[in-house]
Amino acid sequence: MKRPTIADIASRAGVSKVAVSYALNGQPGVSEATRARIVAIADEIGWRPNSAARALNGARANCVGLALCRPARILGVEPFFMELISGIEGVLADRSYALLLQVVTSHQQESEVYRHWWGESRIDGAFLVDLHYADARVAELERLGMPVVVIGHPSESGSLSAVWSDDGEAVRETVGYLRALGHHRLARVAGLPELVHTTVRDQAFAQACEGVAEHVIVHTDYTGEEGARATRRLLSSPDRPTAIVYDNDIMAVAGLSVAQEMRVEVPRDLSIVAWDDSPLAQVVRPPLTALTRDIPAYGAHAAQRLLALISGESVPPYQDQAAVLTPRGSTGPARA
Amino acid sequence: MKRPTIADIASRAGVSKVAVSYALNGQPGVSEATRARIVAIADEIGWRPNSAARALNGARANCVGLALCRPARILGVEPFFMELISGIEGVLADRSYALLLQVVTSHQQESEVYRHWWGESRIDGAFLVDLHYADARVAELERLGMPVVVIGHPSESGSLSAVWSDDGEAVRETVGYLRALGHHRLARVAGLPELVHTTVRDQAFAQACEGVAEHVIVHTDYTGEEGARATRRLLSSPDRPTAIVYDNDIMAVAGLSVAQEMRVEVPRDLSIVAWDDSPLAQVVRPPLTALTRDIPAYGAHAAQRLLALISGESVPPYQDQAAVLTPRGSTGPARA
DNA sequence: TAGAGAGGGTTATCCGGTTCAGGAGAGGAC
DNA sequence: GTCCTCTCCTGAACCGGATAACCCTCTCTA
Repeated sequence: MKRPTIADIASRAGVSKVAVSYALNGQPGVSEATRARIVAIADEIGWRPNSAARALNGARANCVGLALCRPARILGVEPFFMELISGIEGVLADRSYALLLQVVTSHQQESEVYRHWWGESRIDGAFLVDLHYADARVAELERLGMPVVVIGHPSESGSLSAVWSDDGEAVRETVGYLRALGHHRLARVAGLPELVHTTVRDQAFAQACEGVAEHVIVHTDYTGEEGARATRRLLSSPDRPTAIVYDNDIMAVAGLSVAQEMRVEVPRDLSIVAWDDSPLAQVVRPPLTALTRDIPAYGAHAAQRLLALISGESVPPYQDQAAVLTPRGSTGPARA
Repeated sequence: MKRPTIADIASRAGVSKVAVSYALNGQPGVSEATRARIVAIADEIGWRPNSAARALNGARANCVGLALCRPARILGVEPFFMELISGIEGVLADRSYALLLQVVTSHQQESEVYRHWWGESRIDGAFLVDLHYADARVAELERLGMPVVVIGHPSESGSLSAVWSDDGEAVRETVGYLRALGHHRLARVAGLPELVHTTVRDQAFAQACEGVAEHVIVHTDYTGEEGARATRRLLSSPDRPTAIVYDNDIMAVAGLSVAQEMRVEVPRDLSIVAWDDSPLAQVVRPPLTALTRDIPAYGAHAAQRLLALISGESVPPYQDQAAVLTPRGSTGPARA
C-alpha cells in the first residue's frame, strides 16, 4: 500500500540506499550488473522518486509558475492564454516540468502568489504576462531573484529576460494593406491602455497613419460589449472610418454584428481586421481578415528560455515572429 | 540570499527549532510571548515554510492536478475550461492549495501524468473531466487510490466521487420551449459522441421529441467548421429543421453565419439555441438564446468536494444546478 | 513541605532522497 | 612482498520541517 522508496529497493537488492540512488540516477559508482538489477526491481515495484525529498536536497522543484491576472469572463473568451499555455506545456512536459497555474484578480495578489511559490520552493521560475508601464511586478520579481521570463516588450522588462514579438511591424503591414485598398479613414479599437503592447500598437498605428490617413483610437477592456459600443460610436460619427482594426477577435465579431445591425455592409462599406486569428474569426460571415501568429510556438519559446534560465544560462531577449496578415472576406476596397 | 529556515529563526530567537515549529503552526507548547516574538522574527526575515520539507513528513503536497485531453485549438475556443479552472482556483486559493495543470493529447498520456504526479507525491488529488463510456481512466485512478472528483455523470464514475449537473433537464426545458413556439422539426448539433454528457443529451433530446416533433442529431468535434458543415447539410435537406440546438457557442455562431449565408433568416426561418452561454453568444446578431450555467461555481463545487475527499471525508455524488434557458433574439415562433 | 499537575521547552528521530568521505578487495607495477 | 590505483560499494550527515517523548520549573494543594 505504501509507496515504495529507495530503501525498499535497497533491501530487495541487498545493497545500500546509496547504491540505489547512484544506479537510478545514472551516476558512476555502481557496476552495470548491479545497476541493471536495481533498475529492474525499481520498475517491478513501480518506484517513482518522491519529488519532495528531491527538492529538499536543494534540487529543483521541477515546476514553474504562471499567475494570470484577468477576470474569469475575459480569460474564458480569449483563446490566447489557453493556446499559450498549451504551447508552454509542450516544452515543459518533455523535460518533466510541471506548470503551476493560478488565476488572480490583482497585480498585488499576483506578486504575492509568486512570492509564496518561490518562498515555499514550489517553483524554480515563472512567466510574467500582460506587462504594464512601470510595472511593480517587475521590480518585485527582480528582488526575489527568481528566474523569470517576461512575455512582452523588453523595454519594460527590466533585468528580466523577455520573449516578445514586434507588434509594430504587424500594425504597419495592416495599415499599408488597408491604404492600398484605398482606405483613408482608419480606426483602431484597442485593448487596455495600461498594457505595454497596447501602447506599442497605438503608437505604431498613429505613426503609420501619419500624413496618409485620418485615424482614431478607442480603448476598451477587450470585452465584446465594449467592442460593440466603440463600433457603434465610430459608425455613428459623420466622418466614420471605412476600416476598423480590433485588438482581439471577440471585439471584431461584436463590431461585425454592430455593422450589420446598422446596415453597414462588410466589406463594402466597412473593412474589419481582427488581431489574433482563431476559429471564431473564420466561422462568422464574412470571415474576418486577421493578424495571425503561432501562439503555442510563442509559449514554447518562452518556456525554452525559462528552462535555460533555470539551468543557469543567460538568456538574451528573444524576438519571436511578428503576426502576419491573413486576408479574408471582411476587408475590401474602400468605396470611392 | 539563502531562504530563511526555522533554524535561522530559532537561533535569532534563542530557542529550539521545535519551539519555532510549534509557534508558527499555532500549536500549544509555547508561551504567547515567545510565540509573538517568533512570529515577529519570521515576518521580518520573510520566512515561508518549505513545501517540500512539509510534504516529506507525510503531510499533504497542498496541490491538486488537472490534466486536459483536448487539442489546443479546441481548448482555446471553448471558454468552458478556463471558467471551470478559475472557479476551481477560487476555492483552492482560499486553502492555499495550488493547481497543477497539464494539457495532454491522449487518455493514455493523461493516466500517465496522474500516475507520475501521484507517484512523486506532487499532488494530493485530481479532477477528471470529459468522461467517456467504459472510461479506462476511471479504473486506472481507482487503482491508484488517489482522491479524485469526476466532473461528469456519476453513472460512469465508478467508485470515484462525482459532481454533475442534469443535462437532461436542460434539454427538456429547451425542447419544451421550442415546441411552445410551434417548432415541430428540431435538430441537435452535438459534440463528440464518445463523451458521456453528449449521449445523455442525445437521449434526453430524442425522448423529449418522441411523438411530438421530428428530430435529427448530428455529431461533431465541437469546432466551428464542423458546426458550419452540419448546419449547411441540415438546412439543405427538403424537410429542414426550424430550430437547431448546438452543443457549444462556437458552433452556434458558425451555424448562424451559415444560415445568413444561405439567406435563412434567424429567427424568422430558423431558431438557434447554444449550449453554454458566453459573451460570444451575446455579441452576435441576433444574440443567441443560450443554456446558461454558472461554470465557475461548478468548478468551485468540484474543488470543495476534492478538498473534503483529501481530508478524509466521504463525498457522495453532488448534483449541481442544471443549465437554464436564457431566451434572446435567436429564437422565435415557427412560421406557419 | 512533599507531591501532583500544568506550562514551556528541549532532545532525538523521522520523512526519502543526495552527497561526501572513506574502505574493502582486486589487479598491476616494481 | 609491498605499495599503489581503481572499481564498487557503504556509513554518516544533511536538506527543512513535524512529532513523540521527556524534562525542568513553577504553582497549587493536602
